[in-house]
Amino acid sequence: MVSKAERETHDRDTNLPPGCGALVRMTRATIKDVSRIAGVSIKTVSRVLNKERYVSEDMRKKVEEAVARLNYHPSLAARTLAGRRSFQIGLVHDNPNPYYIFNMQAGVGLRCREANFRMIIQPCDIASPGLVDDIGALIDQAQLDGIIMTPPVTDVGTALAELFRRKIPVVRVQPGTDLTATSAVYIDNVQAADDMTAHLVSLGHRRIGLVTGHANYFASGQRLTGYRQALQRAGIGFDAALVHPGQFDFRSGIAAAKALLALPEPPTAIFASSDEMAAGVLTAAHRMGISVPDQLSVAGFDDTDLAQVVWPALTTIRQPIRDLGYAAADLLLEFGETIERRQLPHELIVRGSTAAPKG
Amino acid sequence: MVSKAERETHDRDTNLPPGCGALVRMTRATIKDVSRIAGVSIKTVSRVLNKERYVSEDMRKKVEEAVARLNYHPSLAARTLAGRRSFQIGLVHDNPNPYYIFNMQAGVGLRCREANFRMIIQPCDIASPGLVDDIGALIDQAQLDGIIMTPPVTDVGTALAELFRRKIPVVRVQPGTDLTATSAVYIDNVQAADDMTAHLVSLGHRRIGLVTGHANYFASGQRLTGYRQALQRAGIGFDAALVHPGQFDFRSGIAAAKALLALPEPPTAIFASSDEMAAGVLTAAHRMGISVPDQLSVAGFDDTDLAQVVWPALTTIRQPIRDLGYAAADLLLEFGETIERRQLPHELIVRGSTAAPKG
DNA sequence: TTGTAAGCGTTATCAA
DNA sequence: TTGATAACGCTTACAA
Repeated sequence: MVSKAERETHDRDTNLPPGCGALVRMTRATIKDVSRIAGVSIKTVSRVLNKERYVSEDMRKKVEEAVARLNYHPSLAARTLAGRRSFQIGLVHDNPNPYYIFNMQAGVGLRCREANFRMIIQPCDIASPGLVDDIGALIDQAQLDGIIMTPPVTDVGTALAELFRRKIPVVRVQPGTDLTATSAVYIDNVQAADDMTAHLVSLGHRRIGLVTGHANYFASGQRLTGYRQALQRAGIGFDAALVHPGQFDFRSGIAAAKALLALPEPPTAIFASSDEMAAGVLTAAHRMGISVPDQLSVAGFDDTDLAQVVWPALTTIRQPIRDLGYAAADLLLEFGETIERRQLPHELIVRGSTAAPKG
Repeated sequence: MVSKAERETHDRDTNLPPGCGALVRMTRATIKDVSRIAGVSIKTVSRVLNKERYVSEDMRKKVEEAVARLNYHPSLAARTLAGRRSFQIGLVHDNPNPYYIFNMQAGVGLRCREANFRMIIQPCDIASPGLVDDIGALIDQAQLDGIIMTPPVTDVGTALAELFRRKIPVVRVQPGTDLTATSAVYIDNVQAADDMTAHLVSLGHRRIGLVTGHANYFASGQRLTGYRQALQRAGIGFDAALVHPGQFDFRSGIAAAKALLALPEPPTAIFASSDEMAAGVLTAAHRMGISVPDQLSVAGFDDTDLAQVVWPALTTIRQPIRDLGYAAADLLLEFGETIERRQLPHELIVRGSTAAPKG
């Protein structure tokens, strides 16, 4: 381990603004150093670094050796300033779901790594009046090469307009409005909810409760649509009493289940539009002495892989969040401003807990 | 010759009809534009932007007006290239826990926002031979002003040495080794585990099982220490059979609980070193027909706020992950290389589910 | 295929 | 308190 004595405290510039005065950098190898060591011109080094054509094997070798020897890494700041690209893309989100964000970041991050790009995370607040300015400032300051947005930011018209004005490549994940206005990646939410509802119907359920999602998310409405669609196809009449609003979170799942299970004619299955709400449904059922899955089947959207941790296991629609992130970054890096759409498959995961209705 | 920027500024100033702008290539306002509009020198604009001293009110006003009018945002790339700082710090982690990472990012991000800094997320793999190079490359390329590390990266000696070599300010969250080598933020894990164990003892439990955490994390050992410490103080002999290894995740919690509850003399309470494992303990107990909390009390560390979603509620030690992140960024921005340590309080949250042992 | 020179938009230095 | 000018490390256009 390195001793404390080896560490130097460096000068502090008293002129710096408060709050960040303590941070100062040191020098590193530059392209000039590399060119000198390799005995070639700066431009040749640049060519090798950027994998341009028309570089002889001889030169490339020399440069690569020098790069390795100096442990040289080009300055992103300089490349950004001089070139047309910043090698950075932004991920803008307003989503309180750690699992969603984590997996989205993992997917986007993976693709960025492959392309030697950097990902800038920008959490934001769609209710804030400064939203558009914040996004604009981010793009300006960092000179972003592109933007990825996740719901519900995807559907904020003013933000979208600002991005169009700046002519910056945009990829939206699961957009709800202006579907063809930008590149997009998505799963078919309607079909997914239809699949799950049809699955429950196939087990014999006729009274299927639905807990809808947060009103800010178009996915909520899409899932309701799929639910209705499957019911209709099965010849089951739509009963508005069986649809209860939720907000994607645990508490609202409890509340919704309580209400649904207290109906004169309670449902034999409840389909929650998120897994946190599904966990809430389980909790409510337990508190009411209703056993799952004997007396009640519970299904949900597996937004967050929570089903792994919740007892009893749920039957869920799995969304490939990480893959969505990867695909979004891929669209951005491969196609830029060209509008491209990519649909990813969802997955119906049937666990042992779903059962036919009793009685 | 009129520059593109000047033309663009001119167009804006002369209030061109909408539509004409589409033909003009979008260019951002520069510091030069601001200085021209404000009628001052570039350096004066720079002074205002950096809140340096020796700027008259008069000048400041003029500059601020021009900045607002042009919606000017300084180029980070240019600032980084010309100045000593990049206004960027890195957050390096190798942690598969979405909640932890999400909250850590939220805390660090909040403090960064306040200081107008940007946070670069760098996931990594502590088992990878390229770890040190990856971190080095990140610092070089982005010219980071500082680094925040979370466990278990905090305790990788080679990575630490590399950071020292580069003389870059480092703050570690909950480090396990070389505690005084860098700035650090942490909670007292030993005391936290002691608190929980003492709590269970105070309820009358004498046989308390412990599920330890992943071996990569020093916190695992610290929590074991606190457990032993509290037992010893209470005059309860340490029984190695009651300590079962886990890995912080759900599955290992199930396995550990199964083993512990199958003992000839099973524990009346199980203390899991993470909440995911505590959820696993609950699941195992249920599968074995052991009722919680009547026959078994379950406690855990609330690493991930999962207790909110798990029924029945657990008694937990709450760690302020978000606050740890905020504090880490604060240390970095305020003190830089000066070594500073900050301990945050943990919280014992007693929920209704913990009970005295039966029989 | 390689090299030269002119920026990119800021901050640092030094002079006024 | 202000301003002119030289860096900063790279890419781009153009020349050889």
